Amino acid sequence: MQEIRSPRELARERTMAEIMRLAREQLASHGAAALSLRAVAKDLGIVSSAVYRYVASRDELLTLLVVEAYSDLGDAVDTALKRAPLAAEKRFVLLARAVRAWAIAEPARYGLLFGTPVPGYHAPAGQTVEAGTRVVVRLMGIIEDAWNAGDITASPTVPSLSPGLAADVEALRTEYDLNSPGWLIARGLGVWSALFGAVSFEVFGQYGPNTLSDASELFELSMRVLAANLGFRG
Amino acid sequence: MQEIRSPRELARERTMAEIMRLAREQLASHGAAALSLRAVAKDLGIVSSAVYRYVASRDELLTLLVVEAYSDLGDAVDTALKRAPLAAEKRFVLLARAVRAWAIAEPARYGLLFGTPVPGYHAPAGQTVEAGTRVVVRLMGIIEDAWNAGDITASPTVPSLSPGLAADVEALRTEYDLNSPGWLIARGLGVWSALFGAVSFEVFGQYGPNTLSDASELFELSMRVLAANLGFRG
DNA sequence: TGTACATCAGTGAACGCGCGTTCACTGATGTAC
DNA sequence: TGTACATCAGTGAACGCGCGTTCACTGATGTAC
Repeated sequence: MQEIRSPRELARERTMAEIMRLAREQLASHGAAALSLRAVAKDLGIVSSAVYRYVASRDELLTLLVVEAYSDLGDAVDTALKRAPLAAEKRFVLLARAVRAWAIAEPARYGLLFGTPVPGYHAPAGQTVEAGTRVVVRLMGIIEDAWNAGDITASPTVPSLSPGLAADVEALRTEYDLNSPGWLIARGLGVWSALFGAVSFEVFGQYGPNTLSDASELFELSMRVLAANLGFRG
Repeated sequence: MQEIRSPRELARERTMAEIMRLAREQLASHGAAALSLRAVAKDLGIVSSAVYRYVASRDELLTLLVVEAYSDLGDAVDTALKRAPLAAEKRFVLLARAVRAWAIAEPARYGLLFGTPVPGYHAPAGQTVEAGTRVVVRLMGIIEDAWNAGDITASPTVPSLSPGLAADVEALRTEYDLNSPGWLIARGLGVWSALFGAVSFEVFGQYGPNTLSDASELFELSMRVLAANLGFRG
């Protein structure tokens, strides 16, 4: 079943990879809103109309960048968890660190995924949802494993869910075949947004200038607090 | 000391207010990166060069929008806390709800403040920092009052701070004249970013389509969890 | 192996559009005597 | 109150620039016989 790729196909793949690389560079230097096919073509040393041999439109290129970024982030998280120890808290912290490290290394692509939506662009759900849910699926997996192993202490406070939220969470339990109780899944969603809030504040500079000399220390503390919110047993 | 404003001054103020209003509209419809002085001029029914009588450059207009947005958000929070009951947890939840409500009502302006930084634009610290810190100052005020009133239970877990973070927090204690212990201030910073993470996920659509039928219920739950992180006594 | 044809990457011109900013100007409004 | 002058909002042309997308084309590479 090994496809033999002709020289022409190989050249096409190389050019396509170059287009993506140059688009990522543009994203970093000028932002998603200013991503321009003409500029990509110029960087590639090609006439502007030629990029249409590779990409149908500017929006399609944006979608490719979104999917690629979600995939790279997902890969980074998967790699971090690959040889992870079994303790749930440790696994959660490894996941969180991987997200933060990727975001700091790739601020523009992180911003494309988790910042202000690009005006006038709507990611086609069919192509982006699967890649976009990899991190939260991993997070839920960690929670699920801990729950099934009996490593989660039910929190004494706030375990009850309002009816609408209970229904939403029930739908997630079915869709992802989860065994964890609703209150835990709901807390997982809250921890998910809190994790990305911490990363976004740091990457987008929201803490303000000169507030934190080493943001990683606050991040570590916050992640431990979030892990405690999930009731992970040491 | 009442300044008498001449008709000309009044007209100038009205025009300036119109420019801001139209700029806000453009922000909402096309995003910060696409904010254009020419388009503002056209909407105002004026020749493009005329806006330079009111605003020195596109960047200055962006700065005005940033400062105005921070101010409006700060006002919304202040209003919510004005007649607030004294219990710290309740005050925290009121603050959080005010942030969320403002963000949902003004997603474009929220994105300008808390989303991807506008490429090529750097807000001048002198003009934006004071307005930009109003919410966190309020949050710290709530924490401070609770601490001073003895309404905070020291958390049994994770109270120790790493050295760098301890120094950062000490600087904040001095600058804002805080009495609360370092671990509490650090947790306050974590709660701050978590709050905005929850709001950003909702406003930017990060929970994904069809995940939550009523995001406010998850928000309420998450805020109660965050309040518990601060050790507020019921 | 050689030839005829098909595929396809890249060209170059054009479409209609928008941008920030400068500059000399007009003409109405405001001010000082 | 009337006049001369200063202030200032708004004009219109221009600068040099960039954008996405279409279209007929050239010429090299690949394929079928």
